[in-house]
Amino acid sequence: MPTTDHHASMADVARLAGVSVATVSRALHGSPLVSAETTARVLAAAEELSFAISRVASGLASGRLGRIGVLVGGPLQSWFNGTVIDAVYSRLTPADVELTIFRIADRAERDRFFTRLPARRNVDALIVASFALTAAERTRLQTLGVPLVYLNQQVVGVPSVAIDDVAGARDGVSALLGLGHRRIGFVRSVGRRPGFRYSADRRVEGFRSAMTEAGVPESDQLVVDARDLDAGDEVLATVLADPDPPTALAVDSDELAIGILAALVRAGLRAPDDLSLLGFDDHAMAERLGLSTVAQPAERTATEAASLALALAAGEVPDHPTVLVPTRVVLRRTTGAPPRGPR
Amino acid sequence: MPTTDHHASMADVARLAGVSVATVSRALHGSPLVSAETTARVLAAAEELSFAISRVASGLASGRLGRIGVLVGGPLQSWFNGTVIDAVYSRLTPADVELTIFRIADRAERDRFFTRLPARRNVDALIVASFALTAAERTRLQTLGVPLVYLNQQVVGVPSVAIDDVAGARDGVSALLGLGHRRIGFVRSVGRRPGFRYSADRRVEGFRSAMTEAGVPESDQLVVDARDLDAGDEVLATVLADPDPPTALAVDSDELAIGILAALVRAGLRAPDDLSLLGFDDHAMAERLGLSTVAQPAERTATEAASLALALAAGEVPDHPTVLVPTRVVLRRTTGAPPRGPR
DNA sequence: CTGTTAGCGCCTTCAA
DNA sequence: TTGAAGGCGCTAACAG
Repeated sequence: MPTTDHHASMADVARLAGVSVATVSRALHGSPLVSAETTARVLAAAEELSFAISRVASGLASGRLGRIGVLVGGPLQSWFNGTVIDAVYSRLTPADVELTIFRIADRAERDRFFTRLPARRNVDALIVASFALTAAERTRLQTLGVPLVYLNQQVVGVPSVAIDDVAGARDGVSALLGLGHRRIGFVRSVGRRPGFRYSADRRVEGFRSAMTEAGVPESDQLVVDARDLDAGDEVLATVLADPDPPTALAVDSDELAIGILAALVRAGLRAPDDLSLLGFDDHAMAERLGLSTVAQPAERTATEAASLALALAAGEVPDHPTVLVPTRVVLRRTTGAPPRGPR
Repeated sequence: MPTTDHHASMADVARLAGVSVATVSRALHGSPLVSAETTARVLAAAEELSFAISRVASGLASGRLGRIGVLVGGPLQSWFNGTVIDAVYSRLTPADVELTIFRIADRAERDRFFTRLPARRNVDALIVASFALTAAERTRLQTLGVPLVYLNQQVVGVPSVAIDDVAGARDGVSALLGLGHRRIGFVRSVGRRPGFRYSADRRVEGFRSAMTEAGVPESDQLVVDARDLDAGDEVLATVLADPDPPTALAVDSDELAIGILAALVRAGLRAPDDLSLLGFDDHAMAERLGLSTVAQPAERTATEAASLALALAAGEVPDHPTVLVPTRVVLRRTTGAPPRGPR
């Protein structure tokens, strides 16, 4: 008869197997100290009782929670966050480590996280994914008491894995230049919320770098701000109203680029015939829609981050605490040579 | 000086506040048994030490884990799963309950979940989201020992919140009929993996119901199977090759519908001029692309499920254990009257 | 190789 | 209104 509730506990397993709970614990964790036959007996008993270990009890006793946190900015269903969470999950599960999400989608959640510190004493490591932190916040994270891994942002002295946003944007814009475009616009999604712009600024930097290198004076480097991810129509209108409209647009996210693509179709125009369009990310929809883009291997980045977190949680000292993952320009059907207008 | 590690524990707070740990515990939980001034003193001390409660310790002692699980089928970044997880998170966080994800994306994960039962003794309640379960699996879940809430699937005797897939599809197809279409095809995304088709079958049922009601004989009810979400081109090809091609397509998911839309554009055709297109879900991209669809309020469904789970976790008996959420047909720019061809 | 013995940090009676 | 004490289920020395 089980002890407290109707779940079998280790004591029950121990009784059934005719050993002590310590032995059960060892056997369940595959300790080599336990003889093969005892282990088998314990496993059979556990199976018999549908025993599942109590993670809280084991966490309390061992000091290892068996849980890693991911701190994300914005909604969980965004392409980036979803991809990251999925990839981290994939990496943690085989290691029998659970995933806890901490979301910071608005000011309130931000305050809550940094004042209450729900990650404290609650995860073995924390992956901080891709959103701007103030210096004060970074300091506070440091004092959290858990190992940190930064994802898509580099911080000196802290393990991190990131893509090179500058290089990614530069390569993308270079590809457009290579197609013959000279007048290229860069569209930046600027949320009004401070601290939520991930790498947007660095991508603009990459754009400017490529353009300058190509001999386009800074004053001719057109940067358009998009209010949010649904501002496709506005962006297109702005761009078309330009006295010298661009023949290509590099956009800092696929989600926004797709909105612009839709606006284009709606306006009776076509990509790349009327305007070349290049996104950034390689969202699942990008391939489906034939959108050219600068692909960032988010799953790979996230997987690396998870591996790092796992190592840190285990008390190991990683030999490559900071990883840089390359992006890749993928030209599909929305980019081509510039139209040969009168210009 | 803190006891074991460098995190403050309740004992430290108690010492600083000059009270017992029992009082600290009560004060932190807002017990009315503690005097206002004592509470204030404790809170101040906790703040001073950046104290955060150890959830494992409190979970072990109280028997309440403060954690609710969500079991999802397929990748976390899919529209549905992402939306559900986000909404559940939103509902749980204010209640200070954490979220643990259990993903079943393939056969291996399925086996793992049902044999190891990682949710056992590890969450206070489990939300089972939208994927087909075998009878054996359902039984096994029942014996899990935690309250269950089914999301988008109805099970007698188990609390659930779901949309009416049959009615949703029927309404959508009726809307197409209302536009004048008679020859309508239904596209069903059939993964080859058994048990992973959520509501696909029920949506076909809704389609048939609407068509039959409109007097279209069953033999004229065209149902096309899509290999996966990226099979837009194939589906379009199949449909166009039909001796009597449909003038409208009802698709059982927006993600697939978008792929078909892209295939259409690629083929030099247009919606709705050449073919009307109706999705299902109301994916974020649907609005962006102007896709007509049967909107299912996934956040609302998920929020309701989370509320139910919270109540069950607290030991309450919900008075409305089963909730049915209505869908809504949203006609945007991909649907219109059928082309008046010679036929 | 296995058992015994202390806790891990908190919650919860029971007393006061 | 507060404190003392026991125990939640497991792990980790320490014996044997």
